[in-house]
Amino acid sequence: MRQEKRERHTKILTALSGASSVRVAELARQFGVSTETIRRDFDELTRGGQLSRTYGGAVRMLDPGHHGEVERQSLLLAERQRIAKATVDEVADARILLIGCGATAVQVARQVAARLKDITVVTHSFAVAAAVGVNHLVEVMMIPGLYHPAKASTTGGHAIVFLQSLYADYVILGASGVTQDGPGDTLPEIAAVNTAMMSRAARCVIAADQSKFNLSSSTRYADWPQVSTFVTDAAPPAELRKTLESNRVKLLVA
Amino acid sequence: MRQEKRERHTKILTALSGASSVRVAELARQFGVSTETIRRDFDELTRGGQLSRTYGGAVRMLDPGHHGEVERQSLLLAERQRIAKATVDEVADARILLIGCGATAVQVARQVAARLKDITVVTHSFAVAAAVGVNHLVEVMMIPGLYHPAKASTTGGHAIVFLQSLYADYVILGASGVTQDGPGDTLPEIAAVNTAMMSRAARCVIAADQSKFNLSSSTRYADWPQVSTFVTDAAPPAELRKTLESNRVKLLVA
DNA sequence: TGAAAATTGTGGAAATTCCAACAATTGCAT
DNA sequence: ATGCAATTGTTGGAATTTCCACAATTTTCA
Repeated sequence: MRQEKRERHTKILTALSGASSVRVAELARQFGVSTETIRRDFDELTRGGQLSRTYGGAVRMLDPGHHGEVERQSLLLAERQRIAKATVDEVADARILLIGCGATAVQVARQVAARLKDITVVTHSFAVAAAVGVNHLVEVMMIPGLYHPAKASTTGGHAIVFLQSLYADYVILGASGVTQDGPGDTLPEIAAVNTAMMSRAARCVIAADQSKFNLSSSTRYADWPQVSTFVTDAAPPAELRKTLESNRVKLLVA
Repeated sequence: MRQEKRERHTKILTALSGASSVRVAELARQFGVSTETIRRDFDELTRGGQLSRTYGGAVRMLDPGHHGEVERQSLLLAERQRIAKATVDEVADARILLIGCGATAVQVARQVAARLKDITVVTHSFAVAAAVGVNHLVEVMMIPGLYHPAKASTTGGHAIVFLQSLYADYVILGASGVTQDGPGDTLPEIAAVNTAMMSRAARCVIAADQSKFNLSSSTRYADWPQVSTFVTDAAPPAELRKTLESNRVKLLVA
């Protein structure tokens, strides 16, 4: 009965898709074969790259393709990562950190998770919370509010009221547009939360790539005097740079 | 040095994101602690839903929405959908609706998005918020709190305090176990939020499939007298049914 | 500061797994 | 039918893990 082996193999794989791990003894009992047989099955499937052994059992092989997360975040990813690294350098001494929403903020969150510890991150972005959450040495506090589907973050009165009652060392915000008037967001609801965040942090770091320079179709959520640091990936236009200087905003080009 | 434990925990999780499995002895050697300590770490992380044990080691917990779980969920998907439909029928007149977390709750959320309007949904689950959020006629309110990676939902004191200040017509909760004592959840943090939710709603609907019957390895978050309706997909065992009756819990078998 | 609680280490017995060599069985081709 | 190759079972000892109770240490808090 050569067929029985194949059958066992598929049964093993099936069992493995229902549970995160299986045990030699368990399967031997279940299939009515000896543990050695199961062991040999495992060896074979391991050679075939379908599973990987553990002491006493086996687990599903992790897809070599899905290994690192699929970064389909377009060409700007490298720039955003550079910006994020520089941003986190800037706030490395924080104990309480406010982070806004947006693609850049998520990159910052990844950096925070990878490099910081003993810190509390407060955010209204689902993506940021999830990104920081992988590090269990970092406490992630979610801000309440109305769910905003387009941004997957919370907004509105509850969010703002909640923010009134806390303090942070830094706030890190992205922007959908950066002009001489200040950073802004296309969505007024988000802008309002950003403003509230800024009022609760000792220092404010704005992170935005060069594509945001002089995009004004947005609601300004802060004035430059309130901003401590502006992190970007290319030298800003002359007028903008001048404005930053005159408002004593620290400029970081990553 | 209490910090060292948390540090170990994250290191374990980190190691687990790089490899499909880790071993007790290996980590003990690597961290310079005894195997018993690692074992205890595993126990704790298991309780927290972060990993699952194997003989001699541990593997990453299949988080909801991931590969293996998807397959197992698809087996129960039809049942969950039936349960969800019946549940939403039951609460169709709600204006403010509390929804908990878990796979069943997400199905309920989908039904709510598909069929209800002019209603406010309050939840602490990211997945539920996202599911309901597709319908722009439904307001989704997110509960604040500490982010719980395993469940992708918020927990802790902030969540509970927030709940104290609101009122809802119904609360819909899933359960990881349903016994004669009442519904329960494996994670104490989640159970605490569920309890808080129940105290704020006029009526309480518990939705759980038959696989949850008489699973007691969990923290009970409510007593039957507090429950208005129990929705499931098969007739419960006799004793459980009797308990429901004597507590005047409406039983719906979808 | 002192007591209670939490964390970690230790030691030994019991259970489990691993490994390798060998025997038994089965399928299949000649 | 015979023989070969593949598959599976068995066995025994070595290695590993688990479990439990208890001690040592550290942390917390009144």
